[in-house]
Amino acid sequence: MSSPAADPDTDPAEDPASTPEAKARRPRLSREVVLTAALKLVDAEGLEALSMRRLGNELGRDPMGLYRYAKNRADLLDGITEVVLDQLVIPTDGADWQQQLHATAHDFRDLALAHPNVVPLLVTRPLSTPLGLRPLGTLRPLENILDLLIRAGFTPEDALHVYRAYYGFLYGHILNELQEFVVDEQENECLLRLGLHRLPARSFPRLRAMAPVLADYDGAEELDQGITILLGGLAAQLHPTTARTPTAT
Amino acid sequence: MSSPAADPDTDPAEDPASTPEAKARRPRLSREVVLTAALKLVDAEGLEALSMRRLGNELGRDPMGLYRYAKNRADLLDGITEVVLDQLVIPTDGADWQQQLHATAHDFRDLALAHPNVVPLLVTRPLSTPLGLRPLGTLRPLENILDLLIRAGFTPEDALHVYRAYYGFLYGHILNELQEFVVDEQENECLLRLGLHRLPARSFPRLRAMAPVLADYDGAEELDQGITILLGGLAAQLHPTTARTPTAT
DNA sequence: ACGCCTTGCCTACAACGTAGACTGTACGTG
DNA sequence: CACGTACAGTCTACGTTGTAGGCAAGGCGT
Repeated sequence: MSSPAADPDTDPAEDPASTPEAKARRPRLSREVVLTAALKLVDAEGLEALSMRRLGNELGRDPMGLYRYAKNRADLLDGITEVVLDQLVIPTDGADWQQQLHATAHDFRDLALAHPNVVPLLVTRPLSTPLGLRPLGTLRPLENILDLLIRAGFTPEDALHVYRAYYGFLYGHILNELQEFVVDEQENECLLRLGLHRLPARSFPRLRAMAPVLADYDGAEELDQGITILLGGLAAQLHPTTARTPTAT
Repeated sequence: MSSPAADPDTDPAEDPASTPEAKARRPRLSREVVLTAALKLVDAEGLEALSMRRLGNELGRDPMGLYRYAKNRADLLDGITEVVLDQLVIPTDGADWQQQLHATAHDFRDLALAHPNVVPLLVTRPLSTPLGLRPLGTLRPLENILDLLIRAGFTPEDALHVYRAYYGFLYGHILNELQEFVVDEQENECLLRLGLHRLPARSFPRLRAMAPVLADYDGAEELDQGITILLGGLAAQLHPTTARTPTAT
């Protein structure tokens, strides 16, 4: 993590690049610098806070300058998703595929939890761009997982099926988990903490009764079980030629 | 290009409530009217097109008037998701739970395909509101599915697990399917249609080779298989007390 | 020396969300 | 009948947004 801008953190708002001192110190701009600054801002203050002007301010630059490195706001958003997804490494060696997919699922989850504000982008941006036109960084995971599966003995068609089920579940799980996230941590009265007290008891009995169970949610465990079931089922049904489901253990 | 005045209901844009004639014709406003108009607009032109001013224009009213029925733009978005989700009926009778979940999965999918532009809202809005404070219409599906599962013999804890896995997969599948949607239908050259020609062949061999398979995607089938595997696995693992997996009815 | 090209700053504009004050119509109450 | 109250709808205005276009300054090949 670089601290070149020496930000009096997130509050150089008072001093918008007017002093030449600040001007001298700031690093040369580049797409990467811009994008990571954007990511930092989104992580810290949410998607709403990310505007060209604000980001420019954060970098001590004129907002217009950013258009050299991202031709749009949309492009900027795409760039952010790319930066985040680049941090996801997917093994391409020939080890046990199920285990590898488990591992990357957890990696992905960690990534999502580390950047919860970016998750809406991850799931939303691809909806507005046809598959082939997406930023390459976004397609890397897809390519790598396909590769992994085909090496494991799946036909390309089956690999695609597995990928879809797997990635779909993964995305869905992340959304679910983030949705249930408890905002205010020290409120220990379950109903209150989740805001469930507001629900009419008559028409939401199940949900209200669920409060204590809802409160503790082991996301990793839940994700793991789901993936296990899914991959096991898929393997049994599609018979990859080489690798086998490790029957026990 | 259609003539702008083709449908006087949806295009009073030229004539912003100035003529008394138009004024007389327009129906009394209500939250529901506003929300369905908003939904219509989003369906037709996407989320970006939905602004207060634009919506007001569409309704032949002053934009400010809308704030009587939605106190925010955010509230308006929430309202839209509610309207859409209200169309999802979840059976609460005691029939076979797996079959019921299959059916509602397809209902949900149909709904999503009917309103693809709303899907980002469906997955995104809940992220910004703690569970208990969400619009009630949004929580109905959750409550109903829990009810269904508990009646089927699951303990509340297990019901929650099943719900999470099920709904997670469902959401994920929808996102996947919409992401792969092919924009331009009559282009029949696979690589071109998907835009894959742009990918560097060297670093994306799997994806490029996948073009013909990617092109035809039977979403319903894929969804069904996933759900089957998932529910089957969950049932085997959690043993609901009453209902059994029907080998045959 | 020149001219070019990249980089950055600035101004300007249309569109946005929304606060607040205002007008008109409907109606219960005297 | 007149009156006050309530509420639906309108208008104006402010601050903020994304971004087009023009202009200034520095590095570099010739």
